[in-house]
Amino acid sequence: MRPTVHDIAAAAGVSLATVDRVLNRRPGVRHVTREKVETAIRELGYIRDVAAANLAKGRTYPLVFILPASDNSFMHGLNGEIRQAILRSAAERTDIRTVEVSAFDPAALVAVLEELSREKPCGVAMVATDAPEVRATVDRLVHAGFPIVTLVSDLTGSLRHHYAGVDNIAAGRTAARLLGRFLGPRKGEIAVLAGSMLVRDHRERLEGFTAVMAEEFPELAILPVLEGRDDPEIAHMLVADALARNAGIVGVYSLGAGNRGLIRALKEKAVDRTLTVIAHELTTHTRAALIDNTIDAILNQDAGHEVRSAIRVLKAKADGLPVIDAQERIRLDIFLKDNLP
Amino acid sequence: MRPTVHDIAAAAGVSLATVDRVLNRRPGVRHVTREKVETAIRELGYIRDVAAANLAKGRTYPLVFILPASDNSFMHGLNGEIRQAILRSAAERTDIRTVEVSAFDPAALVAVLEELSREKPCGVAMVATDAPEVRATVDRLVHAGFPIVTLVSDLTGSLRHHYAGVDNIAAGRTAARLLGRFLGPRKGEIAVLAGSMLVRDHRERLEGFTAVMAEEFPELAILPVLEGRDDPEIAHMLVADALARNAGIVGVYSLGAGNRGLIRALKEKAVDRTLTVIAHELTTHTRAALIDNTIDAILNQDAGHEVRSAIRVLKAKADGLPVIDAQERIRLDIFLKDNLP
DNA sequence: CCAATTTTGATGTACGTAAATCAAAAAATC
DNA sequence: GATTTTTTGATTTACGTACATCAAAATTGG
Repeated sequence: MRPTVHDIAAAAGVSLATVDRVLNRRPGVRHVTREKVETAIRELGYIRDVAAANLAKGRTYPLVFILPASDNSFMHGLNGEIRQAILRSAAERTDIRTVEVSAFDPAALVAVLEELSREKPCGVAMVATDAPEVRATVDRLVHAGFPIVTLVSDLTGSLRHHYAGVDNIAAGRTAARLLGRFLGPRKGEIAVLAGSMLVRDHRERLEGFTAVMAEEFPELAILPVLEGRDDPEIAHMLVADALARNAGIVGVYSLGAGNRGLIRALKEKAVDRTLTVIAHELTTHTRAALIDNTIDAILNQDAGHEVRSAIRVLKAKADGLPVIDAQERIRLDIFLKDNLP
Repeated sequence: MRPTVHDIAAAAGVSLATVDRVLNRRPGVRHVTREKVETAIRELGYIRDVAAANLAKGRTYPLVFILPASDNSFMHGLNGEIRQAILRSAAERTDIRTVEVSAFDPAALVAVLEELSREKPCGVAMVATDAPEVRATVDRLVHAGFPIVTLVSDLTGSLRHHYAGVDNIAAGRTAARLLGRFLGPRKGEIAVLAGSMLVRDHRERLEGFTAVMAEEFPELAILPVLEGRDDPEIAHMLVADALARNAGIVGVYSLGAGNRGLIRALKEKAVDRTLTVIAHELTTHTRAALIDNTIDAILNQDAGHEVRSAIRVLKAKADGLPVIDAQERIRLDIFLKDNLP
């Protein structure tokens, strides 16, 4: 039978009230007494019953998700997953709210963080914009005892407790190797379509991609990056134009959103040549394109996993409990047409 | 504020005791009264506080894992993950026990299931051996109200509540496409190393592999399957022999265990030719081989995820709660040297 | 209509912890 | 040594549910 607070009290030779004071870091316990209790806790292997504690406290977990106001299908999907989580909140004692912040606007993000810190949620999950002032604010809040996790996009070098997202450098490297291997002995040029080089994820993917390309597939030349602003129309225009101008393109890596436009451009050119294409994010459009061979592989991060992981980690941090690292690692999914979910 | 049993009682105009009888399916409630209570529950959107209920019941979840007594690194890993889960059992109210059954022995498995059904655990996770008598026993136990999930290896057509494992046909198909695409225009023969064709997982992987090979890469011929019995020594012998005899081999698909032997054979022949190799299960050996380019890709199922998923599903079934399907889908991991965890 | 039976209500205790109160004891201060 | 301050104990209530008991009411059968 699991030891309870009563057992601790008996073993330490103190009262229940004192054990409670020690457990909940309440003042008014002499150092030696505190030691006695802590020894008893260790010796009996006492583990606080979190469920009972939460019941007694009437605890809920007010959580805030800070999301950029970007209108692309990945962010829509992420929003959808958060809504799913909100539906589960009764059972999970969570109380989830989302806040939209204009994208790539460090000042706005800092302002929201400041405001949140006043209303004291028990955790914040944020799609980070990588800027020094954001890092400074996050560090300050973490120091003040706020659990903060980054979602999808990390804030490197900050004190955030956890990052619920994929390793984008590894993603870029993986894309490069897949593309290089799929192309085999073929030589030629590679078009890269990104959303914006101002976004950290995209920069990192490109970084990984170019590194492996340079190291391992020197016969493939990377063309200047096309910045499609995650917009299907712009993406279509840029890709169609690049394909028309440049007959030597043998592969395409799309590391951002706006794949609808990319796919349209590819289909228009399908008769001319066979391209090998790697894209990010599994959506209705990319899925269809993978099935009809317009795209050869899709790299994906599972937004649902990211949201659930962020919630689990924030709850655990709020309770001072450990997390299972392997469980919270967000994996890079590689989808070929054969292993689609 | 979440409604409680008191609110339900008040809304339905009955006493707490009656609400309790309805909620816990105790007898002694007239049909009309039961309806009234159920209406109130629906209208107030009452959700039972599982934590409080478990506290009151002093509930624990006695779970049993039935594993084959196979001595390969995947099963060792699985065992390790179960031990990890056992360490967490205090916090999760689980009480986990493992039972070893001689591998590929339907009669032994049935006997263990029969015996378990007498001691009434609240759930069973089993690595299934695919046989009619096992299926029949499982169906009977499920009918009797036992939550049962299959682990790693499924029992198709049975009534098991859930399968915590990967889709092995999809895995085989994925391996074929990767191998085919990596080889590109090269023609030649493909060696397939399996554990045993008596194991369902292996049969399914081979089935998916040959299907895609035949459909999409007809210029690659699959050699007769080498059955290495998941034993490194035998695998080494078989692969070394095949490579020595057959100069036309351009690719290898290892769909079972015993990869240590495979890797040794590959390294011995490394000077002769460049082979493209796809193997299953990420272990120390396959990881090292992936990094030094002996293996080109590894397909993996995460044993930790499988174990945790099985536990979550069994607990949910025992409590009659829903599961989040997307969360419990075990994904096929594809590792290149760039996205290793 | 009475008796037997079923259904319902009222109430209390328990689960393990949190948190508050007030009194008592111990320690520190002057 | 008296006073103040700090520390500790004893006790109670609460969280939301489960479960048991006994009495009261309603329903059913004869």
